[in-house]
Amino acid sequence: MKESHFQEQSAQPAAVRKGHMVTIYDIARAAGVAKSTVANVLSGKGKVSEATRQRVLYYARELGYRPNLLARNLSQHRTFTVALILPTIANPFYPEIMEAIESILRQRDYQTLFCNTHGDFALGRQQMERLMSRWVDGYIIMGSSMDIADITHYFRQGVPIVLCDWQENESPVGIPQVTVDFYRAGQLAAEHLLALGHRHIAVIVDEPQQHLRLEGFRTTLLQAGLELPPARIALGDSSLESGYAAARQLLRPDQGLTSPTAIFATNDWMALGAMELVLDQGLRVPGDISIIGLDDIVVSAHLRPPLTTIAIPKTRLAQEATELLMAQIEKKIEEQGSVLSEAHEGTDGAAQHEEETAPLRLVPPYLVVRQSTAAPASS
Amino acid sequence: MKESHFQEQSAQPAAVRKGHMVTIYDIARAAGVAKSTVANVLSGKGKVSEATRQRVLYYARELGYRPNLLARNLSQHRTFTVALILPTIANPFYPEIMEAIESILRQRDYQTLFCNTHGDFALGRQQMERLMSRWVDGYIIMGSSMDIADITHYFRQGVPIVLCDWQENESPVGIPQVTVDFYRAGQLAAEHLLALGHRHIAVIVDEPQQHLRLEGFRTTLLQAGLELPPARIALGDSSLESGYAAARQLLRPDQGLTSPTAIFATNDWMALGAMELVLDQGLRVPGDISIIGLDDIVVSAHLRPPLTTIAIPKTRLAQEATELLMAQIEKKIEEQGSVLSEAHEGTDGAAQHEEETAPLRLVPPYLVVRQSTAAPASS
DNA sequence: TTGAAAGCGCTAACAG
DNA sequence: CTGTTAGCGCTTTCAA
Repeated sequence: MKESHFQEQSAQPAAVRKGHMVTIYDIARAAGVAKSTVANVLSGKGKVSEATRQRVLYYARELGYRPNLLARNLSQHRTFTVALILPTIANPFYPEIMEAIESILRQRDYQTLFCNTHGDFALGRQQMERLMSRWVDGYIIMGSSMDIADITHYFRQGVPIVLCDWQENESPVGIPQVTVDFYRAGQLAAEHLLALGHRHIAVIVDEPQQHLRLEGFRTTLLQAGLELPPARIALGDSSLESGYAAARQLLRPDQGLTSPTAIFATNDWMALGAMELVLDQGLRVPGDISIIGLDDIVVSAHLRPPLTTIAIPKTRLAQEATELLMAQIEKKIEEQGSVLSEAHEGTDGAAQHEEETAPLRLVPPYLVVRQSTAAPASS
Repeated sequence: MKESHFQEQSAQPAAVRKGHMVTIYDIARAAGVAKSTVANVLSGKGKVSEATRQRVLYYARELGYRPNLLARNLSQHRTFTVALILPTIANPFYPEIMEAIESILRQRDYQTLFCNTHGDFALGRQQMERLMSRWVDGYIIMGSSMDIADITHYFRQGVPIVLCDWQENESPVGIPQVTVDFYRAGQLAAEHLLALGHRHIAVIVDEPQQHLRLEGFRTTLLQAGLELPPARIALGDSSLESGYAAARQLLRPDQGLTSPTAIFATNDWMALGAMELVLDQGLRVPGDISIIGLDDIVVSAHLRPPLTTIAIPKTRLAQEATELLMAQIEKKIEEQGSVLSEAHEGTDGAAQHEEETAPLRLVPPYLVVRQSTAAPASS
C-alpha cells in the first residue's frame, strides 16, 4: 500500500529537491522499494529481480543520484585513497614521480592525495595526523619528507606504508620499501668519469641523505687508485641553488688542489646549479669541466649542454611502490574481517608484520650519456 | 553510579582495544560522561566545567584518540578540502602554481586535492564526478584542464568553482575567475622586441587557447607598422617538444620570407623548446635570434642563456583564486543553513549566483629581461 | 527476493 | 553544565 503512495509522489519531490543531494533513500521511495534493495542494486551484490533492478536504476538516473563517498567510506572503513608524501615539489624529480604514481593508482581506482612537507618534519607529522584522521588507506612516503621515527610509529600501528626512493642513510626498520640501487648509481657515475680519463674529480652531495651514492662513487674511485679528499666534496641540500653554491666552493682554488676536471652531483637539480656556476665562471662544459648528475629529470635533456646523468626508472619505481602498498592494504582489509569474530588481544594486529622481513625492491639505475661529459683537456 | 563503574574499567579496555580506533564514545565511557560532552570539549563549543574538561582531555590523550574526519565531514556536509584541477604537471608552471595554492590553502586549514586531467576532457569529467561525491568543498580549475561546458554545468548546480589562469578564448559564463591580463602580456612581449629594434618577428602559440596573448602581441606590432603573416605564426600545444617543432618550422625558409630575428613563445616551456632548436641549428641566442617566453618558470632563469620572459605573478594568482573560492564556500554554507528552515522551491539555490556578474580578477604580468633577447644583428 | 534495523563516528539541537 | 536523541548516507546482517 505504501508503495503506491510513494510511487505517485515520486516525480514531484525529485524535481523539487533538485540541487540538493539525492540519497538512496530518495530512490527507494521513488521506486517503492527499501533502502537496502537500492543499495543491493547499486553495489551489484545481493540478489534482486531484474524488474526492480531496472526500476531502481531508472530512478537513480532520473533523480541524478550520486553516491556519497563519505558515507560509504565511513561505513566501510575504507577510502580508496592513497597519500603520496614528498619533501618538495620544487625539484622536478618529484612532479615526475607524482605523475607516474598518480596514473598507476588511478588505474586501480584509487585517488591520490599529494602532500608536500617542504622537508619539514613537524609539518610532515602534522599532515600525517590529518591524513590518518581521514582514513587514507595507505601511504607512499618519499625521499626525506618525514621523520623515520614517526613513520615507524605509524607503521607499528598497522598503517600500510611504503617508503619510496628512500634516502639511503637511515635504515628503516622493517618497513616495505622500494628504492634505487644508489650505491650502484654512484659506481656508474664514477666508472663513466674514469673511463673518460678524469683524475681530478669532485662531488656535490646532500649528506647524509645521499650517503650511498657517495660511497658507491668513492669506492669506485678508490679502486682506480683515486682518493676523494674532503676538499673535493661539497655539500648541498638537493636544491639547484645549493648546487650552484657547492660548485663555486669546489672551484675555489683552496688548499692548493688543482681544479677538478669533473663534477658528480648526486642529483640533477644540483647538477643544473653546478653547471650554471661553471658557465658563469666563463668555463666550458664539458670542455673545461665535465658534469654528471643523477635522476634524469626531463629538463636535463634539454639543457645546453644536455646533461649526462644516471637515470632513475621512475615508472618502475612507481609500479613497485604501488604494488607493495596494495599488498599491505589488501592484507589489512582481510585481517579486519577476521578481527570481528576472533578476539585476538595482547598483540597488535600489526606486530606480526614486523617479524617478517619487510620486502625491499631495488631498482637498477642506468647511465645516460649526453654532452655534459667528455674526456678532460690534456693538461 | 554508572560513572564509577565505568571509571574502574576505563584503563583496561583502553589498552586492550589499542590498535583499533578510539571514538569519542570510548572517551565518554572512560571519563564517565556523555558522548556529547566529549564532543563539546573537543570542539570547544558548548560550556563544560573545567573539571570534566580536563578529565575528558586526559582520557582523550590517554587513549590516543584521533577524530574521524569521515564521520565529522559526513555530518557537517563539509570536508575542508579543495580540489585543484590542472591539465598537466609536465609543464613546470603547474607544479609551481600548485605549490603556491597548496600553501595558501593550508594556512586556511584546507587540504588540497590535486587532479591532473592530462588535458583529457573525458578524464576531467570522470575525475570531477568522483570529487563531486562529497569529497570537496570547492574547485580551482586551471588552464584548459576541463570542458567549460562541464564546468558550467556543475557551477549551475551551485558547486563553488573558480577558474584560475583560464585560457582566454572561451568566455566562461558567470563563473568567478582570476587570470592574467594576457592581452597585456602579449603587448609587453611585443614592446620589448620592438624596443630592441626587431622587425622580423615570429610567434609560437597554442591556439586557440592562447589567443589573447597573440592578439595583444599582434596588435602592438601592427601599431608599429608590422604585419604578422601566417608564415610567422607556428602552432604549439604548450609542450616543450611542440616548441621545438614550431621553431623548426619558423626557421625553415619557406615562402621567401627572411628568417625571423626574434621569436615570442606564448609560454616558457615552448620557449625552451624553441631555444633548443635554435641552438641545435647552430644559431645563437640572442646573437642570431632573440627568444622571449611567458610564465617565468623557475628553470627559465637557469638556462643558457637565461630566458627573457613575461612573468606571471603566481602567488598573487593563487591568493586571489583562494579568496574567490572561499567566498563562495562560505556563502554556500550560510545558504545551506537557511534552506533547512525556509523551503525555497523552484529556483535552484545557485540560480541567484548566475544573475550577479561573476567576479573577475585580472592580475598584471610584467617583463623580466634576461639574456635571451638583444638587438638584432645589423643586417 | 525484499525489507527492517542496527551500526560507522561525529554533530547538533533540545531537554534536564 | 550535562545528557538524550536524532540524524548524516551508506553498508550489512538477519528476518520475513
